[in-house]
Amino acid sequence: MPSKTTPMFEARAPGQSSLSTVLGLIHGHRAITRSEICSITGLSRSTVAKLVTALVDLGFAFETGSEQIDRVGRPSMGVEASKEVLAISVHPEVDYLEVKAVAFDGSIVRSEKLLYNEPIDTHQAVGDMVRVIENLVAELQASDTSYRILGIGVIVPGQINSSTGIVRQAPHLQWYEFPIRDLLTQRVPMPVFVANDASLGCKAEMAYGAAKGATDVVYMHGTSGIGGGVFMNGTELKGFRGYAAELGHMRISSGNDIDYSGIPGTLEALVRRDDLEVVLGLKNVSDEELEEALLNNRTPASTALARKQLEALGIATANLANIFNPEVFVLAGFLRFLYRFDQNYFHRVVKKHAIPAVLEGMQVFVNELGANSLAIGASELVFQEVIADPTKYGTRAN
Amino acid sequence: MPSKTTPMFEARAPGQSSLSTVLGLIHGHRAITRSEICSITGLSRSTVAKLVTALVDLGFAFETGSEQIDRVGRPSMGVEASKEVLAISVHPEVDYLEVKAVAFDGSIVRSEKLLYNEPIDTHQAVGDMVRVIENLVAELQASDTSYRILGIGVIVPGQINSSTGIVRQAPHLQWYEFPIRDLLTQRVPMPVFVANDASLGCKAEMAYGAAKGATDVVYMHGTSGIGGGVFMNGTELKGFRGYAAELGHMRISSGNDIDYSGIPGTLEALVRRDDLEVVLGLKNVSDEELEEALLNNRTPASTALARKQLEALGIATANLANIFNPEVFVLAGFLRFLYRFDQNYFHRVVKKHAIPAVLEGMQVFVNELGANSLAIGASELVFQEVIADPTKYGTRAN
DNA sequence: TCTTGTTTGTAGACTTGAGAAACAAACTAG
DNA sequence: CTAGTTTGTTTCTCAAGTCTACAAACAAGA
Repeated sequence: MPSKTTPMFEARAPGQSSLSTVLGLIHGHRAITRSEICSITGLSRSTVAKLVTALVDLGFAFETGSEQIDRVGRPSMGVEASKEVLAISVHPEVDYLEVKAVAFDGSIVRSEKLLYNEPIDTHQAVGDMVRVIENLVAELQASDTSYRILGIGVIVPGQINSSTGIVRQAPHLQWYEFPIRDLLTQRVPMPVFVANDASLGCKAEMAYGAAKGATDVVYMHGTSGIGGGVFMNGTELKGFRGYAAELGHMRISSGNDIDYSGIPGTLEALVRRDDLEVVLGLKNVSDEELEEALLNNRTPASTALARKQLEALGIATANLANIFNPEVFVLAGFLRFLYRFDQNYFHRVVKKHAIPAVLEGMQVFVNELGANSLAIGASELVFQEVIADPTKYGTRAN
Repeated sequence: MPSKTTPMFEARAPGQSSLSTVLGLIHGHRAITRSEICSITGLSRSTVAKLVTALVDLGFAFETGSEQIDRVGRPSMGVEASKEVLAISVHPEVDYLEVKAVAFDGSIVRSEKLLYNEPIDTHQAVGDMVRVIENLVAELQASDTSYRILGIGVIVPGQINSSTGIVRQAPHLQWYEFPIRDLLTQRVPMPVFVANDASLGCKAEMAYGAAKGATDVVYMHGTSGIGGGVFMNGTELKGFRGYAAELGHMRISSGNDIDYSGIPGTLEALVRRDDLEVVLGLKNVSDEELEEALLNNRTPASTALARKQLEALGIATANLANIFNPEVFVLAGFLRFLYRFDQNYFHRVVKKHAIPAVLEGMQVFVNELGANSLAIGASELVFQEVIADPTKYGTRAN
């Protein structure tokens, strides 16, 4: 047996510290009581007291008077996530750039949007991002509240290597091999994280939306293409290099239509938002308008197309159910109203193509969170890092 | 690309005690030195010393003299996994029942096989298992070595709910809703674990075989049907109810051929061992014979069929690559020689249907472990449990 | 052979995270 | 106003692991 040493181990303390656990709970619940922390974590009252005061000292939480009523016994003290600890979300799209400031308790503190008439190149994109971020930061620092901004989360509609922070390809933006993280880090004095839009949408729905409380979730997001996010056992499916969950490129038919990546017979080639617009006589309309038209102006042609797309979506869903056996399946973007067009038909298709056992207890939902979903997901990139090492990001280095 | 460190088995789950971590390392490496444990875990020499002596006291390991040569400095002491701590693997198949005793160091200590001429029902199956196990145990206890048998791992070619230990369906054995774990537990005084054969094969290949050191692995096993096992980030993909990784039922074509579960156009319906036997004029031959015939007696008909199957397999592989972005892809069972029939063709198909990024660095291997692969995987079910709580299963309750 | 430098094992003091017990505080229900 | 319940607080203790100093075992060179 070759007993070759494999050095360079991520040198972190063995095990998750309780400080992180408790901070994660406070962040997840936004507001929680000490006794709830005790019962959830199994820690003793004494330790919880120590940890909570430590987190308050670090500026991540504050204690509130007891709010509980109508219960026997001394009321437990409330702990709430700080509203002054912030993350900034940056969301570049084809026709706009949106930047938001998200607080540690999940609330949106500030929001700015820059509209574009024509596509912009990567160079201009970075410039705009920096400018808008700096504006926002200046605005926040000028306010009465003493905000602390801990990092930036960038939402990219495309393929990301999350460890290097390079956008491999974002076809709609025409970005290829674009090292967005490093370019931003050079010009903004904060840690920057980059992730795929669908992955962030999934994260947000799991934290505060349709998949709340679920640990095994498959999320599909339909915009121009179809993106996916998968969480299994509470952790994100990232794969070896971080490109996992490319669900839109799953081949489900022998057809020859190709998708954005030139692959034939895929889900993305069969379920297309553009086709829905065309059959309804629309062009470049918002999701709201498209939903309205699809659901309320049913024609034989639109019904036939929607059915065809629902069948493909159903087969894909069944495949993913067989593969992942998820607890919750979330449909977002235009898949949301494609599903609503004929839920029963969709479920019949799924049932036909999936093993009965994997459908037991599986629930299909549409996304619940609206416009702020991605921003919250992006803030989560930053906050999860903070939660993993609270002392590093706290006010008192101690 | 320099490979990252290989924590072998789940090196550090939250709340994982260092005792478990070190025991996992010893088990995974079979033999290791104290200083290697230090550098891998990041623990100090003093702690490692304490932990190792504790594990020796518990009977899981023994220390050997230093074997290292040609290196400056005091040689480090070796630690080896015990050869007396055993798990029993039980493998029922259509035409046989195989029971083996696997030691904590991965070696096979005993092996018994019962042949069947005709299929047996569940009742008889349990009876036979108990009988063979009891025989084996008696034999072991009669030997000079003082073996300690810690548990039983059952390998089932079908769908398992691993938490309840119920076989949902094993079509080839004709088992349906069969509570095998509870029935065995009632009659054998040891903890019993049940798992799917492909899952165990994957586990074994990751521990000692083709996927050694990899953390993100997709494994496909072709017997009568096609089973799958997936490990992501070092942990098994189980899904909500434990039915994940049913890879054979993935629909990849619009065809109408149905598979064992009645689902049309699936991988399992397109890639069939039976069809290969037929085209080669064989019937009920072993894998070795089929491999020999397929690779060496190539006819136009067999080539056409193999190509057709390879194309389906390639599409499925590409889908799974898009979904999981694995580091290693392992093909086992008859897929092993189907792949070898024309590797280049297979890779061309994969390349055509996968996103380029997910293929970067992805390696396709055939299984390396032979006959003992599943037994080792089954022993792992028991040993992982032991590793999770060493004091519970040690000789000295302390 | 002896010395030097390197790496590892060992023993004891120290640090830190967390639990246990005892008591005080704040509530409900009579 | 009392009894019972639940939570906060304080102090003591334990256990896991680190740190330091020193001894032991090796290679390489003088």
